[in-house]
Amino acid sequence: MGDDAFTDVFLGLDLYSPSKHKILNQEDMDHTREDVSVKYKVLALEAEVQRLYRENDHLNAMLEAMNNNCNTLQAYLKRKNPFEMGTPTESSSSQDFCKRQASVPLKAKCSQVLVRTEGTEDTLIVKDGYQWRKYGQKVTKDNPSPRAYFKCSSAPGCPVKKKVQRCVDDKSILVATYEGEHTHPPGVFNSSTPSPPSSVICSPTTCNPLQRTVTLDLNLSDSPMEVKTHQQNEANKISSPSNVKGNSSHVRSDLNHYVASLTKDPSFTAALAAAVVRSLVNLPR
DNA sequence: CGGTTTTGACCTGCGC
DNA sequence: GCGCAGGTCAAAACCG
Repeated sequence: MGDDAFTDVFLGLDLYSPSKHKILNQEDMDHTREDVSVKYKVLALEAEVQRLYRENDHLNAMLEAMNNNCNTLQAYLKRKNPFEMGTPTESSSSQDFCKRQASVPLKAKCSQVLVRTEGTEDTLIVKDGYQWRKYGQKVTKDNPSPRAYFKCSSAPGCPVKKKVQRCVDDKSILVATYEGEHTHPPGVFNSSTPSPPSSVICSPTTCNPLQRTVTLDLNLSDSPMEVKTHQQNEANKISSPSNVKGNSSHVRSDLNHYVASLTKDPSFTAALAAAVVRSLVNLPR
């Protein structure tokens, strides 16, 4: 953002109002400077949002190109060596990738969910709507952060397991790997907890990391793991790579619709205000 | 008191 | 067969 934007803000603040013939006193001037500062920062954030939209479009285009290249390569390899590629519906490269990543049987469905947490937190708990019982923790070779092992305890006999470990590159990101499928809807179904929790992030999916990985940034709330509004679901729909296959205009249309719904929602406005305040507090002076 | 977490021991698969 | 690493078990501790 350039000086023009700042000038616009400055001019819009009515420092001296001839119609009222009132010259602002020192206290008024102090308040006005604060207003200018806040509005300037708001404009900066808006410009940043626009920049991120453009960057998102660019990344979507890159992702689509990569997806096309991947499909082309798969088709080429299949033509070249049809017996080793297997059928399109099984033993796919995505499953191989998943097997390499998590060393799980091909039969078990698996998915990876990335959850951003506050940097200060060292917990390995990912609230996803199910109840989990931790049965082990291990430090792995390639990551100094311990990996925690959980079994689903929401319903008896549910075979789903998950592993949670901090991302080696960004410790504020938790990588949760789910294995298997729940035999029950989200929530806890025993007598002691009659109502299921509302914090469903997403359901486990199959294991193509390109198409199914969902990254969640839950930092906009004071309780970062509990933000589960419809806006986030909409955000997931838009940011999920599985939804970027459509053309760019369609994505932009979705974005505009999403932005419009966000700006009308008072709870989102409050969360955004909280995030802005936090970012301002962290700004160097 | 029952469920959950912690943590060291044990099991299993894989590469050499 | 051996060593290593990941995954699981189970007893003790903890907690509401």
